[in-house]
Amino acid sequence: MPRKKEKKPVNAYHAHRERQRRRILDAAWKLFDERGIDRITMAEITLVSGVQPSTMYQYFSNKDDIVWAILRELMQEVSERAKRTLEDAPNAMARLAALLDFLADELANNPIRVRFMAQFDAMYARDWPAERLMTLESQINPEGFEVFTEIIREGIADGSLRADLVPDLTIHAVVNAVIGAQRRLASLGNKIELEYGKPIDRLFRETIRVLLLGLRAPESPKPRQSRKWKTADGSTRKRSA
Amino acid sequence: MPRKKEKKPVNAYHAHRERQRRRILDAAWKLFDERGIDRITMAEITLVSGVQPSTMYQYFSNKDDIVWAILRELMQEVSERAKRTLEDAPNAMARLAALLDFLADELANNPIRVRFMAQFDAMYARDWPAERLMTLESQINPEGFEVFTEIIREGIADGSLRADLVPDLTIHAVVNAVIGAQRRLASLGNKIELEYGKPIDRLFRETIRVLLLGLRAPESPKPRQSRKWKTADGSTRKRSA
Amino acid sequence: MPRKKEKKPVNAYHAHRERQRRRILDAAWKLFDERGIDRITMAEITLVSGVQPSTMYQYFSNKDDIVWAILRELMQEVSERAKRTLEDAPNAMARLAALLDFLADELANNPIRVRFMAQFDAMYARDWPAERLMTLESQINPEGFEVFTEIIREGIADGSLRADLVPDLTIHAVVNAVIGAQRRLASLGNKIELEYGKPIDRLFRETIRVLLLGLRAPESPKPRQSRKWKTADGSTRKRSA
Amino acid sequence: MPRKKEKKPVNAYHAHRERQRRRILDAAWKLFDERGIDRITMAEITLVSGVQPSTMYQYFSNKDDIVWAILRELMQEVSERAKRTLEDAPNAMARLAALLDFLADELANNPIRVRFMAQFDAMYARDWPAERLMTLESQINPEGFEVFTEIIREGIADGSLRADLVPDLTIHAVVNAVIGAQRRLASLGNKIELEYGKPIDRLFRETIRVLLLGLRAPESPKPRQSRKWKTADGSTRKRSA
DNA sequence: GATGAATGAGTTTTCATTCAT
DNA sequence: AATGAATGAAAACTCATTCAT
Repeated sequence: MPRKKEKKPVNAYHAHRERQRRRILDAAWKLFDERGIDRITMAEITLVSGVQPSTMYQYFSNKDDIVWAILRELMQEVSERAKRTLEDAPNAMARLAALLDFLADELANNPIRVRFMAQFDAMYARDWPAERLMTLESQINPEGFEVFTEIIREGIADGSLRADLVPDLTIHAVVNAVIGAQRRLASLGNKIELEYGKPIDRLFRETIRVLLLGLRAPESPKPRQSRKWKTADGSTRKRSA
Repeated sequence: MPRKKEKKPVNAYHAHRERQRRRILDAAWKLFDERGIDRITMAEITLVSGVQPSTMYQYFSNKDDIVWAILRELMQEVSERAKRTLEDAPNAMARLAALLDFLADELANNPIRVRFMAQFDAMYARDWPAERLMTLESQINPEGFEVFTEIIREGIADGSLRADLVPDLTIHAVVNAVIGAQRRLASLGNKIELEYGKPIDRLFRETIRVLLLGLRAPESPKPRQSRKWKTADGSTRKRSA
Repeated sequence: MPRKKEKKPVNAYHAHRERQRRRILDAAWKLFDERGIDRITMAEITLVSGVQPSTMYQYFSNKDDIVWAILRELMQEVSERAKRTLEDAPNAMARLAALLDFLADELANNPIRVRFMAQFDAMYARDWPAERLMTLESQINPEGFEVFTEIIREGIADGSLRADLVPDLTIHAVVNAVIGAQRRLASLGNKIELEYGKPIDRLFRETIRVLLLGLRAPESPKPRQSRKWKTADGSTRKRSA
Repeated sequence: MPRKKEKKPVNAYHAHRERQRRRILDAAWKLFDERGIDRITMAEITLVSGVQPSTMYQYFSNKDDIVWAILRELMQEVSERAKRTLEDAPNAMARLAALLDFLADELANNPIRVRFMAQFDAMYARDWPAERLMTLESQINPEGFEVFTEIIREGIADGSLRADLVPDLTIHAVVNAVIGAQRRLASLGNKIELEYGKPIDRLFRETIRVLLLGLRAPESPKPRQSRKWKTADGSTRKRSA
């Protein structure tokens, strides 16, 4: 951004900076997951990344900065994936199912990511103002939660979801529960399995199944579906109308 | 040596010790909630509790000790209350509802407690072996989760819950989700309200409502219960008519 | 000493005090050997002895006091034993051999005692004035080193020891070397065996043998002995006549 | 990253590091001798050396590190000097005498060094595994004790030493005694002189004289014996008659 | 005389951050 | 832009000893 040197050199610089940045973020990311964000010191990040402390301060002025940088990348990835997931679904119920399914897949395939979010939640609760996250969210996903609320609305309209749901209340209630469950399972992982005697993936998919059952409109005469995702339910076509 | 101290002195000593212990735990508890367990140093606890550092070390040998002592007290209280709640309920469905309702009440009336548990979860995930918690649990609640699993089983048997539930899977899935939701709401509190625009109590009760709907047996001709608790539900009576 | 109460009670007191004292000394003695005097805290001694800190301070006002009390007991025992050893020996050479032999037996049979003395030496080197030890020695063994010097003198006179020895120089030189060797072997113990590949008892007896060879008068025509002790040499009777 | 720094900077940095290290070691070394290793705290070393505590921890991570660093330097110096001493000696007896003499010179001229070794012995006895020292020794002096054992062997062969010596037993017995005597004299120093009334140097040289006399072959007619061990003795029968 | 609680004055160690080059 | 050294401020924990009962 700042016109430092001419074109070529600038790009070279840029590439170098980017590479350094990556080294730092990758090292931090790995360490954060292994030992917990709070337990990791700047010194360890420099050690693992191979960058000197003094150099690191030219990229990130403290650990928070690193955490937020990681968060931004994560949210971007997740947001894109989630959007892609929703694109394929034909109707509200399918979109809802796809969304929850996506979270289950994340838990199964990217537990590190979910664990990071769990850690972030804990820090966010205390260390940062809500605005900071909301700003970030609005950059990454300008439409906000409206998309999700819309799903409920649509589902009610097409009769696949219970009529007594309150769109923007229900969606947040459900999303919060699913996220809460997902992150709890990811961070407690093996401990949950030890205590409950069930693999976390099955627990989470059962959670999703029950929630979808709870959202679905009653008496819809036997919905049947062809879903390929491993979960529960999904979509009432044709609805009885 | 053993038969030295008579009744009085012992009790006096004991009472004193107990009072000191309380001062420390109360100070810690307050600080932990205000600023986060990780952020609190032993020095601060001594400062707030008014005991000298060296004295404190005669009661608790480190912060973990304090955390676990608080946890034990909390779990004891919660366990007792939860048991009392279940006693009054006439059938499985009522017991289930009562249980979830109890968690909603906790969130509404004792958010500090719930926030502490949320913090504990985060530490437990990294710093302590599963055995430690399981031992504590078995001391406080020797029956374990069996009580809960039994609820589902009973509900299936009396037709109030869906027949396709897997008792010990479903109960853990639901409990984990509710706990996850509850703790997330408690710790993010006002931030959730800012982002979602809904009070956390309503969000949580909606979560419970949806879950209960998801568990309840479908089109059961006339499930009727006379629940007086404040929650959710809103079940579509008269259906099928 | 201070006429506190009447006879009986005094004795009862005395017996009690003596028992408490013993408990403390025994605990300290054990701990000192296991983990090193410097590493042992007063708190540990109270813990192991079962006596409260505040009580202990009525017996010993600090760790040094305990160390010196142990030292006194040790020196008394050793001194008595050593004297007894010397009594049986018929002549200078036998007495010398018996003395050194006695030290070898101590190393073999009472390594703890020797290790304590090694530790004491290290502390004595820094923490206490020479007078303190000299006073103690003069109480326990009023004759001092004269006895030993006398042995050399006698041995020279009877022709069993080299004529060119300087009694009070040589005896101290030899005693210091033997003590130095003995304590080094006792405290380094297994490490010496690891490094040198020889059991410490054999090393020590070889040291004694060489020293005695070095002290003995040369060309002594036919020394022959009847020693029952396991060690070295001993004595030329009848000599030269 | 690797090919960054050219010659100059590296050396400059290095030189600085080395100077700091020296300051710390010198301060420690002085304090250790004056007041005893155990009595010296890291805080005092920083105070005397003039570096901040936090800086010091970038050089040595604890007191042990410092002790071992000093030990290494000491052993290197001593080892070199000792080797040089042996080079000049024409035969086994001369080498043996030179070796012991060297120890006497050390005691006379470098009592601090010897006192440090005495202190090290005491710590080594408790605080460190034998391997640690053996590793260091093998780095500094890869030939090990073989050189010394060889002296005895050679001396026996050329008739200057008693034939009944057991090379690797005797050498260790003698070395241990001499070292034990030397370190005891160095650490008790003035106290020994007070108690014994003789200067430590004379005492030590007398010890050496007696030991050498004990090792030397009795003059003339080839003593021969068959004893292997245990007691030794070795009294020359029938001789001289 | 014994007890148990209390404590002040250390000690080691850590870490985010700055500074001169 | 990068480096390596330096460091202030604090954190956790220890321990000999005293005091009120």
